[in-house]
Amino acid sequence: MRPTSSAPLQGTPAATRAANRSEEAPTRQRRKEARPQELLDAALELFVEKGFAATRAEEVAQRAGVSKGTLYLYYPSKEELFKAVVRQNLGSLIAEGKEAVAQFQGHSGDLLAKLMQTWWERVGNTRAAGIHKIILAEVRNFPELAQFYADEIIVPADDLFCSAVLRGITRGEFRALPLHETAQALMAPMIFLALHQHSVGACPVQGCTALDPERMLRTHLDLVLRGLETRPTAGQPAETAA
Amino acid sequence: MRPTSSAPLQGTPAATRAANRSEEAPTRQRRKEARPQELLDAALELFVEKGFAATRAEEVAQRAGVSKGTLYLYYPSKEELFKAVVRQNLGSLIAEGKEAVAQFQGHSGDLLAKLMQTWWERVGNTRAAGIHKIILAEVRNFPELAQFYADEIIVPADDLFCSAVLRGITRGEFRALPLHETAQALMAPMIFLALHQHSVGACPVQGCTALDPERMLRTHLDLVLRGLETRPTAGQPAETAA
Amino acid sequence: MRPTSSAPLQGTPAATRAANRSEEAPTRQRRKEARPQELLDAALELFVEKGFAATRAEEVAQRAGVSKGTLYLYYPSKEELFKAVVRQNLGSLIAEGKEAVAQFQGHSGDLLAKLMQTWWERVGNTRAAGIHKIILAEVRNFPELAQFYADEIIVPADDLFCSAVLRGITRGEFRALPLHETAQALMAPMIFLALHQHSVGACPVQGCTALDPERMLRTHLDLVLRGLETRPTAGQPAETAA
Amino acid sequence: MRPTSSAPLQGTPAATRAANRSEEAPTRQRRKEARPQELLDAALELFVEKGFAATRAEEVAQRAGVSKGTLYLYYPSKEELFKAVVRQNLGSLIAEGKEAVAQFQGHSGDLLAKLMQTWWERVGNTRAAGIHKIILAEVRNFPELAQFYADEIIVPADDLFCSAVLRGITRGEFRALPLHETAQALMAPMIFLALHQHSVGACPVQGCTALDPERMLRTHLDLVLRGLETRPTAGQPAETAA
DNA sequence: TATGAATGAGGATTCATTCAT
DNA sequence: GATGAATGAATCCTCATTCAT
Repeated sequence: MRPTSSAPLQGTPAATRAANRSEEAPTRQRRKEARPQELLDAALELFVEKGFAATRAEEVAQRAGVSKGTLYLYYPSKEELFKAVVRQNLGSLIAEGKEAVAQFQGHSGDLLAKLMQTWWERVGNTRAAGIHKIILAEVRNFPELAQFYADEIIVPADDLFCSAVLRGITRGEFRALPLHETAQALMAPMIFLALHQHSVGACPVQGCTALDPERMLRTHLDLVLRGLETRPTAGQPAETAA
Repeated sequence: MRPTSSAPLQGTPAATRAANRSEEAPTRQRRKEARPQELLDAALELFVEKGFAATRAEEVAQRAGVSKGTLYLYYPSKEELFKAVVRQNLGSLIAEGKEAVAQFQGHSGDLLAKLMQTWWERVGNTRAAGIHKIILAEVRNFPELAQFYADEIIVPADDLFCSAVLRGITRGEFRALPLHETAQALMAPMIFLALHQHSVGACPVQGCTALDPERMLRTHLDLVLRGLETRPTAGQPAETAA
Repeated sequence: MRPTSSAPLQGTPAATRAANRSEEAPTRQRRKEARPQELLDAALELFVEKGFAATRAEEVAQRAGVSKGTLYLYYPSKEELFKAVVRQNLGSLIAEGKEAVAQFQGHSGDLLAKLMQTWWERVGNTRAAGIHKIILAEVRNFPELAQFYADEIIVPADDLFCSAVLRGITRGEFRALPLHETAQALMAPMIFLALHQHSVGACPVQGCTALDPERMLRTHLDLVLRGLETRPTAGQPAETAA
Repeated sequence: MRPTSSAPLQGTPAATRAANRSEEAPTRQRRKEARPQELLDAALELFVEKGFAATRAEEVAQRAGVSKGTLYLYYPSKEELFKAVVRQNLGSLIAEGKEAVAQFQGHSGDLLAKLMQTWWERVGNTRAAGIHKIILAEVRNFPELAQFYADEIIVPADDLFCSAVLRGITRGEFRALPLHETAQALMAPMIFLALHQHSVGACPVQGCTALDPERMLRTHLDLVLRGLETRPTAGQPAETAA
């Protein structure tokens, strides 16, 4: 089992038992064990495509190949389903990131670069990036999701990046910059790009030239990482990236 | 205060406001003229707050102080209402921007700075910024809106910024950079910030430190404008902002 | 003034006064006097085209070139407007028919033929025929109209035809047939044809061969009139047209 | 009584009816199978009574003893529901008629008489006859229904009758008459009668003597069938029924 | 467990009628 | 008289969720 698919998903005893078996389960059994994952996959796809409110529970079930009722067997409500999707796709990554920061040896610039690249590969360049779109658009209509997301994603992610920046500052590799603003500055353009690709960028509209993500990313990385540097030289000193 | 955006009214009999004016126009008449603006204001507020799909037509009417039916007297559908909101809040600004570019005398960096500051004052720092959120989140569910927005906003806005960048390059003030990507790079962080303020930033969540927009903007402007410069000096030369 | 346009139309003082004038009225005055007629014309057209319930009051007003409010100035409700339309288009004709029967000299077969031809020219072949469609379709939804129509049209029309048939029988020109059934048998095919022309016959549907009304009528007349004859000869006796 | 037309139920729990059956099929299942028929029955009743546009979907559901939502589970729109009603009540009959014509042995006059009597028993004298009223009155407002009805009813029905008439002519039993007009002449009075019974005839109006359908029909049949005959004898020959 | 039938609150839009000007 | 702005009841259809089987 991949670490990313770990998520215990409350209300899903199937997953739990799955751990105790290896191979021998009959097909039907295996299907049953795979259910939660299939549902999460279907849900991610649809949520990202249409948003949370506009996604019909039945459609999720259908795409996962089960009946409407079955969906509710695994997740007590659409909202809980969404939370599970978030946890699986973003939560696990943050955990990994924490690990990475803790064990990392080397220059903090490389650490940040690694974190950001990982994010891009595992989220930004993935359907999972669409979760940001959903949150952005719908938190205000679902206050409970707002708190959930703040607690489980925003705060931990911010912590993660701040800790990396702080590490750099502490080790004298980065200028002393405001942590939160810097973290934000690092991620904003990446997220924005991801966002774009899941909205207007995904629409078959005429007359809009598409963007080249890779190119933009390279530029951005180059820019901000350089901005972070403590430049002993420097004509116009610091303050840059805050 | 612009006269059109006045009335907060709510079921207020016409007579009430009529008294405040020296104008002798018949009350009914004045109301009629004010309606569209009142409706647009209410609609902007609600659309930004809840999104397009989640905003009920009746609620817009109510907030504008009229009945459901009246809304449909002025706008034939929720979709058209939304378009009107977009045109008023973004369309007009782009037109102004075109004018500004055409008449501008001076360094292109200042031109860009002016454009961006104007955008921030009139859109980014305004409810109107929420329109981006709506588009981002809902275009895929409303294909007609997608095309409308591409035609009336994205393309013109892109043109506008590209023309300013091109001006700088032509006049030797900017490095030769890819136009679209640069335009995007200029706006992305600003838009992202605006976006954020209308979503998670607007939620009463515990544990999230709010961002300081002004500070972020200053940094961003400083950063990108410097990145655009042709630095004849420069240890590490160009390529930076592309 | 044509006798058919006589209808006093309650609630229409304009018409009343109109009688007292000859020519001198200024344009505006004349318009005012023409209003009721213009409204009735517009109403007939639309009612016939779309039915009673599906016709919007505003559309009637528009087609008559006045505002919605004005319509209600002349007719207190859509229902009253409809009644006025019926009276003008069918009521007057029945009155004329009564007159015709009373004064007719000659064979009753010719009298019937004349009545039926007049009906066809003045109703069946006219938009007015559509009124039957409306009644047929909507009386059950508008009980008040049902009674109105029975009182002002059905009963008088039935009386009219029965009286003509009775005249024939009394004068020994027709066989002794049941009056009502005969009257019905006389009119049914004509009305059905008229009906058809205002519904499926008016639809731009592919694959339906249109009917030739004149031809059908001729046949029908020939048929039923012969059936009414007292045939002193006769192999297979009477009973035919009852 | 056909089992399908049974249930008048109204919110009746499944258990009630289940008790009456010896069948052991699970209650839910049986209900599911019965639903479409119950809905069609309710729909036919209401459509005939009030017309298509004036019938509320919810009312149909109610009369079938289910909720609004359930109706839409079986028929995706009111229009489709109507089509289903038409197909069941008229479409099937036409198919049967085709069969009858194909297999019939004997005089074509008898064939026609049989067709018409069947129509009267299964449609004309039934609620189903009201469908004609609906079509007559509302096709112009529902163009899609117009085409549907032309394709699935008018054309096939016309074909059916024309083929019977043609059979008679070919076999020398009927005079050579124009097919379409003859078919029309055959059916028109019957349909008109049926129409009448579903409109004015169904209204509790005072002063209107009701018609005796059976009597009218007998007369009509006698009339037209005789009119079709090739009478080698005949004083005034043909032309009669065209 | 799994199913899918059933529910009913919810929301966009229409239109007869009123009434201030 | 005339106008047309305003109203709000009415109706179609959707979809999250429940629950009998």
